[in-house]
Amino acid sequence: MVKRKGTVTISQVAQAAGVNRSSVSRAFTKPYMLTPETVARIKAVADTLGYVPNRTARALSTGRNSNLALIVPDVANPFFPPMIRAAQDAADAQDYCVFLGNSNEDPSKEDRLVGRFIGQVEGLILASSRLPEKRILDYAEQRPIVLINRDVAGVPRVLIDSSNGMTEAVRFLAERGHKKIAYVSGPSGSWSNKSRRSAVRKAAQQAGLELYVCPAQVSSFEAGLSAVDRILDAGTTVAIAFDDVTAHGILAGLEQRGITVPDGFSVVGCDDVLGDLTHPPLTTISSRSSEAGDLAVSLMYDALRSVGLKDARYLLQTELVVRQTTK
Amino acid sequence: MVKRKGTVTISQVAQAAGVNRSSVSRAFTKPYMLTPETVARIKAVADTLGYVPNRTARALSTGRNSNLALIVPDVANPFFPPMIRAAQDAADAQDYCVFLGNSNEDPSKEDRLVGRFIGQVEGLILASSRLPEKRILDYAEQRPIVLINRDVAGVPRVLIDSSNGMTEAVRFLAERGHKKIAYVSGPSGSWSNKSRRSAVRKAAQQAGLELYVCPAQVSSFEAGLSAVDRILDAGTTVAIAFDDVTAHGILAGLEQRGITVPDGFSVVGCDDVLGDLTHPPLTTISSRSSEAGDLAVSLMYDALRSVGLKDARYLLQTELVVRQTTK
DNA sequence: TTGAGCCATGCAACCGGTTGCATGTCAAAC
DNA sequence: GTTTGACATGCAACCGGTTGCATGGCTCAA
Repeated sequence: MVKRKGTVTISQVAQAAGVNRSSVSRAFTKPYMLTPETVARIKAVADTLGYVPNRTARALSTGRNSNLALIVPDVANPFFPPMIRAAQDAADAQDYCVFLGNSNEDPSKEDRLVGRFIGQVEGLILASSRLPEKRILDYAEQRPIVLINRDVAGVPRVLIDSSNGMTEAVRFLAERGHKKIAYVSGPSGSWSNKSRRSAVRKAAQQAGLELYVCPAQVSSFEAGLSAVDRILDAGTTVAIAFDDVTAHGILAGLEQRGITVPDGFSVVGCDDVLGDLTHPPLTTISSRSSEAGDLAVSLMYDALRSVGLKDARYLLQTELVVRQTTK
Repeated sequence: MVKRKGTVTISQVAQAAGVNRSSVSRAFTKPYMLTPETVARIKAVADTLGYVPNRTARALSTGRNSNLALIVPDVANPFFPPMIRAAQDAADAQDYCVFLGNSNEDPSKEDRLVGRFIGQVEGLILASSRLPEKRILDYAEQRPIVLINRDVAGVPRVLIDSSNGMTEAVRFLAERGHKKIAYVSGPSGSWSNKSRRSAVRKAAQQAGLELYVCPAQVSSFEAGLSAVDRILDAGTTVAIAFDDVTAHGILAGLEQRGITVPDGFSVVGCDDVLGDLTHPPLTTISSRSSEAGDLAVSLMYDALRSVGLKDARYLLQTELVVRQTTK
């Protein structure tokens, strides 16, 4: 047993206040059971001693630890930080602590993280999970799980539905006279990528546009960069990228080849994570990832209180944000 | 007590294997104390029952929980995600879990977070902490604390030393003929801001440049945006910003006024977090925040094993990265 | 054959809270 | 003045592990 100096326990407070440990416990968790004076006295003593209830001990006896885990594929991808922050804030409001895991897009690492977290949290939120469906369902039997941007029946999930944004983008491009467009794919295991790609495909068909799909690559920025040759060869005049980071890769690639945007080529991003921080400001599709984080946490609370259907499926709508990379 | 179905305890394994609970415990934590056959038998039984040691219970009795906390002022500030990721990876390598806290630049919220975490972690890493020095020292008595970009004697700390990068930048600008430069400040409680500002001040003096310091504002982007009028009024020809986000605010403000960069005005950022994702690519000062995260975690391990001096103070050097926003 | 010593395992206390039940006190009701 | 009951507080078990010490069986040497 590693003793830490300065750690005040419930027994010390009890002794100092001349009451039983249980009264101290109640003063903090069920004050209505005690006389207001007793509560006040105990709290005063606790305060001067600097007592803080030990969450670990509390968790052991109650089985509730007020911890949540949030696992994302890549913290450094600008799509996630706002989501993380929102989730954090929502958890904070209920006195919950959140573990953060970074799976690095690797299903086995994600699995390891879940295993490590699951024993010390009440529930897990998996963002853009790359885990096999069966695995998710297995874990969901042990602890409440909420998914973001992953669609598994029977597990509460929040989906940012880029389809209508994508559809809107394709229509917009068709109206502006583009005939041949490209879609530059994201990670192959990604639900978002599938959903975006198929929305583009369908909309392009409806609008009578020719579509070139550039297959998935490594990390987003490089994916965009290396896609440039192919989308130019394919004779397209505009590229819709899986996300904003990919779009920036494309912009960088175009710049290298001396092609100006939007005069020489148009680019549309997705997620609206870089705002108009860049020049020219990127035309993109909104995503409000922070709302997704917030909503996921509140779904988690529902699950923890066992209210709400297991099969909750929230779709967050998106829309085209026209800035200056399209013509 | 909330029971979770399917939770197997050490007692159940002990009973099924016909041994005492302590033997089961030893089979997992100190197998050398038992016969290899006993260990094998216990593990086999544990396996079929699906036993997983309860980390909470273990933590309570050993006082060690293999958890770390990392608190940052703002997850969404692009400076932090790479640091968070690196810290995460380093923790992961030692089977540690990390709690993430977002203080929102608010000292009292940061304090609350520390209080909430401190009971369930072995140590805390505070990045750009806004806590009063005394408070930090108090907490440091309860648990090992490692600071990033905050310089408190007696507490191990990792400092990204932007001074030489800043000095280099000022010299570079002087050589290019600038006479009057501006420094646009960051958060007032920030060690980084103090250190950057004083480096600029000293270097400007040495180079014989006139310096206008624009005081601290609200959030970074707006700070830059709203500083533009003043830095133009002050007659400067270049602004060095506290960080890249501020620099982007300045760029946006200049754009609004129809001033082109770098012909009409020059801008230098700091931290190099947006890389050359933007156009024109930003001249900035490197910072390698991920190294800071990694180093902080390894300092933490040192502290947990009680090796290394309490007063470790690591300086990470920086340098000017010239891109296209300066002339 | 017996005693010393080693080693595998068991026993029980402990970590720091929570909680069902027992107890004691005091006031209202009879 | 006694009974009843409500309410504040204490007692002790429990959560699920870990660990110092006790125990008992076995080996080996005298």
